[in-house]
Amino acid sequence: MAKNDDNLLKKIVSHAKEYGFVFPSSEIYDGLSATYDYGQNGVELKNNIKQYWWKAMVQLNENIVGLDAAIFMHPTTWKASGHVDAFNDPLIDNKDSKKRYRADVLVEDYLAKIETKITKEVGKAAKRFGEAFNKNEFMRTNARVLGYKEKIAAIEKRMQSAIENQNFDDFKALIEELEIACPVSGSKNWTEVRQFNLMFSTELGSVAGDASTIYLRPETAQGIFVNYLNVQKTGRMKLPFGIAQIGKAFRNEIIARQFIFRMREFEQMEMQFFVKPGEELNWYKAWKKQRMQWHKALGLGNAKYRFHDHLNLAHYANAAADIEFDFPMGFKELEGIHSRTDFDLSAHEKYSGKKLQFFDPQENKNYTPYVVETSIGLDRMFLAVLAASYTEETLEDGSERVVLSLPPALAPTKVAVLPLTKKDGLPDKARAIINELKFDFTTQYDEKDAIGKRYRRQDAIGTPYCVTIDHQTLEDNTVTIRNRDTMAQERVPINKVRETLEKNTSLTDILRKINTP
RNA sequence: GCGGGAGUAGCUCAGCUGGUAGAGCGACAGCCUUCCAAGCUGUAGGUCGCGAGUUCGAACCUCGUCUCCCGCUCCA
Repeated sequence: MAKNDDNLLKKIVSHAKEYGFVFPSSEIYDGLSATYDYGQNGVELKNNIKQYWWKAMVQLNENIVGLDAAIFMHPTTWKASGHVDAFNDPLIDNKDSKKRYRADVLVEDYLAKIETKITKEVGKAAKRFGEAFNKNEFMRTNARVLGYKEKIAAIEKRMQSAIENQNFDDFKALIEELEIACPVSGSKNWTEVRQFNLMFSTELGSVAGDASTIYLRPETAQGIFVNYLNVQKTGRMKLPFGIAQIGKAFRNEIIARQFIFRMREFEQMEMQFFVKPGEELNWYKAWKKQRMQWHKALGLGNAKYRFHDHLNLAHYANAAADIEFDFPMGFKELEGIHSRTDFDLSAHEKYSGKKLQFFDPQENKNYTPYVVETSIGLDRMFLAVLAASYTEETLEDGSERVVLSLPPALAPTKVAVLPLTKKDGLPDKARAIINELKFDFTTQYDEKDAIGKRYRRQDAIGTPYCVTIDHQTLEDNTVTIRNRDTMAQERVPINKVRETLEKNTSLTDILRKINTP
């Protein structure tokens, strides 16, 4: 099964390239690692996905507004967000098992073991002393416990200083002195500790020397947080309210792979929802539900989605879950929903010295709002839609066709208008129809090759409808509409084409599904 | 980054023990007119990922490099 799925991903990659959805970036120069460009059909599909998200967020919710923040941000932003520290992971490899670890995690695991020893000492003592046992007293006075505590403190201090001073030789020395072994191989044969900065940096200011280092944003969220007050004040927003943003983010991943699933330059669709402290977990649950509905409303198959609740929470979160999608390479994260508490706003208050609070007229007091975040990878969503839609069909006559069963509302081209032949004025009639439809729908005209071949071409790029002009059209102004998925044809008056397209290729019906409170 | 595999036409691939490239599909132009890729004629497209070395001669051998795929890892 895994092997077939590998092939499936390969087929999707080939199809995406062959039909102008996704190209390797700068391909004529051999490409650039894990960077891809969206082609003529890809950009349409991507824009449609964006529109579906944007409408679901901003248009349907009167308390959610949009934002488009700059990619460059003040460097202090990333100190406040924790990215400067958290995105500088010191890594170390075990030469025998070939496993890679975060060096600080290895040490922290070691410290956890010592903590376990303390717990055991406490347990033993509790048994010994019975009811008279005073835990705090014991922790303060017991020699062994104090010894463990001192050791932990010393190790932590040394690790901190190694990280802060970028002294990786000492970091490695620490690991060796503690005789930390690889959990897999049991070996203590380590490489050097190396630093991987996951943020791209560049220089602001054209004169070298005068320039200051700035980063390409590693997430779009901070652009929302730093604008929280601007939006709240100028939009007269009251809690709870949300700010939505679609934009690029950049991470210098150690390894970026699996087509457009993990790229170094990627696009996020994020909505930060500001709520009253204490209500965040209710909103977290509500948004989990809401976001899942948004996905399922597309009709790619409910079984392709599942939740993954985080047990180990990031430093900024008090609840977190992923919506995972059944990609060709298995269930993987598509969207994250996080209850971020007031971590971000408080950090920005601290670093900027500005109050980022909300005056609650009911309670007659100020407080820093809590935040519930929904964050989806646009490129991942694109891959999910593409993968779920890619279908190889064997027809009744034994021939095969490849069809992209895209949700019609997301299809790059909504309708192809095809004259049955190139003669007898059929092309002119087809052009006339296109000239009417093109103001509202993406259209294509094709007169080359047999009609069946043209249908297949449209199938391959997911065009939901083909309108065919034949000789009868000239007589009674009727055309046939051919359905991509059923291949069935229906003869209708020309003026009915628009109605069919409006009804079946717009986002409206999908949006209605998710807007039922 | 480490280990394994692979780069030949838009796609899928063939190309023997080294003798300067082929197929199928696709694309384009025309003919035919027939509603589900299958007719006919013609055309375009590759310095075989890139660079160096060995050789009289390299798609093929050697080295380097880039990119992709799988695993480790990380995450949107």
